[in-house]
Amino acid sequence: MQSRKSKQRELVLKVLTGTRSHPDAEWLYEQARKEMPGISLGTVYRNLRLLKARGEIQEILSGTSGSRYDATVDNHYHLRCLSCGSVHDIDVPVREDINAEVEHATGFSISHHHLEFHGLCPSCRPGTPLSQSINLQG
Amino acid sequence: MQSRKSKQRELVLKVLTGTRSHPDAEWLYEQARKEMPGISLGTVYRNLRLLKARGEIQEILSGTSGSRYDATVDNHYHLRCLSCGSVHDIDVPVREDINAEVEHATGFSISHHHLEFHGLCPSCRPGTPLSQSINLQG
DNA sequence: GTACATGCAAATGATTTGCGTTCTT
DNA sequence: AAGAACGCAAATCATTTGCATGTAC
Repeated sequence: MQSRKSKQRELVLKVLTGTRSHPDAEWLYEQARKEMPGISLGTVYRNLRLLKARGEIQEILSGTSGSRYDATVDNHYHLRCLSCGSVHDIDVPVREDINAEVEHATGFSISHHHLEFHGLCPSCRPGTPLSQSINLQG
Repeated sequence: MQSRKSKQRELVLKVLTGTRSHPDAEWLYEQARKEMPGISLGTVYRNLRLLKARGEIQEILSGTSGSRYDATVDNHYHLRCLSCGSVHDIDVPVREDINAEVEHATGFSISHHHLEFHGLCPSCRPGTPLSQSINLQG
C-alpha cells in the first residue's frame, strides 16, 4: 500500500478518466505517449495493476485480446457488443440485495458481483462481421 | 459447423461433464491423458474452443492464470473465492427479466448476461493467503 | 539516503497455429 | 478421396519481471 506519487501513474489515470470508452493497455499507452513520449508500456501495465489493487479502476476481462479498463468508481454494469467488441457502461440500478441472497444460499461472504450483458449494439444489428471494426470508442 | 466426431473431443467433454469443479485446460489435459495418453494439449484447446462455439460448454474468464471451463448447459451464476480461486455454481434463480430491462434502456439487443459473485469461501474465511492453495475441486 | 517507480528488454505463460499425418464420413 | 481432426513444435500475444537508474519523500 505504500506507494509514492509518479507523473506516469497520474497520467495513466488521467487518460483513462478522460474517456468514456473502455480501452486496453495498448491504447492507454499510445495516448499517454502523446503527452509523455518516454513512458513505457511496462509502466502502463504496472500502474494499471496498482490502480486496480487500490480500487481506483476496474479491469474488464475479455476472452480474446487483452483486458479493458474502466475508471468509473461506483459499481455499475457493462454491456458488450458481440460483433464489434465495444464495451459500454449501463445505467441500470445495481442490485446490492442479491449479495445477501447469495451469502445465505452459499455460506460465502460476498464482497461484490460483476454483471455483464452481451448482445448487439445498434450499429451492428444488420450482421456486421466481427473483423470489420473493433470500435474502442463504443 | 460441419464437424466430425472424434474420440478426443468426446473425451474432453466427458471429463469436463464428469466434474463439478471448473477446471482449466491443463487439468482437463492431465485427466484426459489418463484415458488417452497420446492426446495433446493443443487438441484439448482446439476442442474446448469448438465446444464453446457450439454452445455445449462455457468459458469462465479469469484475469490471472488461464480460463476455467464449465459443462453445465443451463444458464446459472458463478461464485469465485478471492482467496483460493475456486469457482462454484450457484443455485439462485436467473433473472431473465433484466435482459429486457437493459434492452429498453440501451437500444442493444441482448442475448444473455453473465453474473459472477466474488467473496471468500467458508474454508478461506480466516484469511488464508492466495498462494496456499489453488483448489480446483472447489 | 532509502526504497519505490521507471525504461528497457528479456522472460513468461496461456493459447493458437502451421504442417505433415491420421481418421471420419 | 476429401477434408476434419490430430500430434507436435514453433509461434503469437498480452502481460510480467529483472536490472540498473531515476526520483519521491
